[in-house]
Amino acid sequence: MAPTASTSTASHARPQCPVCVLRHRGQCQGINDRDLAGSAALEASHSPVRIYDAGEVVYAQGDPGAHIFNLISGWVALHRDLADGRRQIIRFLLPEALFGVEPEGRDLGHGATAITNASVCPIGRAKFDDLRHRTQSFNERFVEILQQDQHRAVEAFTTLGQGSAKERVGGLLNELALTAAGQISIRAGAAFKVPLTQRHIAEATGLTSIHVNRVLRQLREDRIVEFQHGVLSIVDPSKLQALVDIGLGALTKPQRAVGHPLGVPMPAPSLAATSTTGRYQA
Amino acid sequence: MAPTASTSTASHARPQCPVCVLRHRGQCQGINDRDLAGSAALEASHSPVRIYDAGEVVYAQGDPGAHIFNLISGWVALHRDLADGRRQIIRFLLPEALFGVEPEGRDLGHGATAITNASVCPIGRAKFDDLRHRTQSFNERFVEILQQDQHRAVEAFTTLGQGSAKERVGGLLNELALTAAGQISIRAGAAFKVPLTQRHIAEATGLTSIHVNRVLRQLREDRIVEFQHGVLSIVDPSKLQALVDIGLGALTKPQRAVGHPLGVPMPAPSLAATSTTGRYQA
DNA sequence: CGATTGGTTGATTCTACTCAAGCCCGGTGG
DNA sequence: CCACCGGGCTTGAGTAGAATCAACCAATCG
Repeated sequence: MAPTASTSTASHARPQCPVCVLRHRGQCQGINDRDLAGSAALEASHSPVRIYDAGEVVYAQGDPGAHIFNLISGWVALHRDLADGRRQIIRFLLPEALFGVEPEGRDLGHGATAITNASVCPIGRAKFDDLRHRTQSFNERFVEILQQDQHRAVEAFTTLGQGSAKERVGGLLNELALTAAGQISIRAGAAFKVPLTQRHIAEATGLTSIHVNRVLRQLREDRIVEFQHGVLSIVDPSKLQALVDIGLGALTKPQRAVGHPLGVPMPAPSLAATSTTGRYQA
Repeated sequence: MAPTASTSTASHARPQCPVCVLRHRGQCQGINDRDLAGSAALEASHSPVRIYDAGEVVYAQGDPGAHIFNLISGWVALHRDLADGRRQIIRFLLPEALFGVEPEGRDLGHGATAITNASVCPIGRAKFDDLRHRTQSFNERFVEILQQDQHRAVEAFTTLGQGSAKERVGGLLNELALTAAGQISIRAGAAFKVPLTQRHIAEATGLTSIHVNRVLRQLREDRIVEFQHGVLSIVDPSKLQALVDIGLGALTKPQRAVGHPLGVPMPAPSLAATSTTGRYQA
């Protein structure tokens, strides 16, 4: 069974929601925090779910970060726009993602736009923080998410800074497949609905959509990945891995903790670069 | 008085330390958390300060994240290395920076290398988390730092993805000056000791050191910034700002909360891009 | 003193961008 | 029903920005 992502239009998927715990009202349904189940405090923190059409803005860059959001269904892009029209897409969000977090008192440094029809669960920042203070496990979950975001950012940053066009596009597609599948590896031939345009990919990778087109063709001709008609198919997972994995000979690969840690920490060969100079490892 | 950064070799600077609160032993001195002052719990969490020579590795990519570090003196680079020798510098750390944070149970996705002689204050991850659980204000401080890191990452990511070579180098130098000065703006002619090589800049901006050299010359000839002989001088702050500020007409600029929020939240004009298509704003 | 590191410059190559055109498809309206 | 239109995709031709290759200089160091 090829894991086809739930991305039709406005699917009635009800993924787990790390923020909300209300079972009634037909809103958020998941309960990830035992301590909060049935909590009156949490119930009071809840706001009605918001629905967006594809292309609609969830929040704009520069808005005050009055709410934190949890994506219930659909895809959302986080992006930072420049005055002259350039846009950098920071990240594509799939259901269950938490977003709209900003440091105390600062306006949002990025915007969020629905890519498909989407529904999100908003919660006031003050209420959110209040909840965190009340419930340790909830706070820990939030901290964990922040730390994972940071980890992801380091990887993406490296790909963007050091990768060739092929590596960047390949890295993005790989990341998308992994996230959509919720797996740490992908079988050959696996296919996913990915509702992105070549332009989205361009804005996420810092390339021109025209060039993305050529790169996609190359990746197809190289029999690595295909992305056409809204469907992403992994032709050769090992080749894709090789393309992306220029990072570290063996480290940092088989781990992928989502929510709860999965793999056992490895011994790790430990690079030993003692000088800022020269090549760092062969 | 040009604020010259304390970066000679192993200066005996004693900046505030958000982690440690011990006053004795001549180690960390700052107390940023009232609730923890004199706390026996915190004292028990303290490990001896570690000293590194320039070029030494604080921790390697792939190491288990058993400790969190607080930079006491000197400069440190966080970086992610690729198997073929490429290196992306994620961030340059100045004293007071917290680093080595990784999601629960995962190995470090990046390494840390001392650029100058440096001293850091390590604290065991378990002890750190224990402290967070015990003391809310400490936990909040940590969350705030994570959020600020994330905010910074978004900006850096955008510059890397969308910026030209000049914008990237300019952006980095601007960021460095701002951080070194601890200010939100820089006076014309301000100069700072910046212990980086052109290669460091190259690895941070995703360029070749050769090209960085040319770009630095251009910036000098354009009378914007100069960086020579380890000294960074801001020739024309407004031109530098213009180079960097392609981001947003007016938003996201004058805010810069360090530790405690400084500026008042602004109303913010709020971009209104309602379509994923077309240019996003003029 | 030779060796190494960091910086500088020139010449050349190549990756990715720009400009330009054409195609396919779905929607809209005469 | 069909002409028209716009968005997304595709391809070609020319260009530019950054990388690569190759020296060379200055300072530091063992």
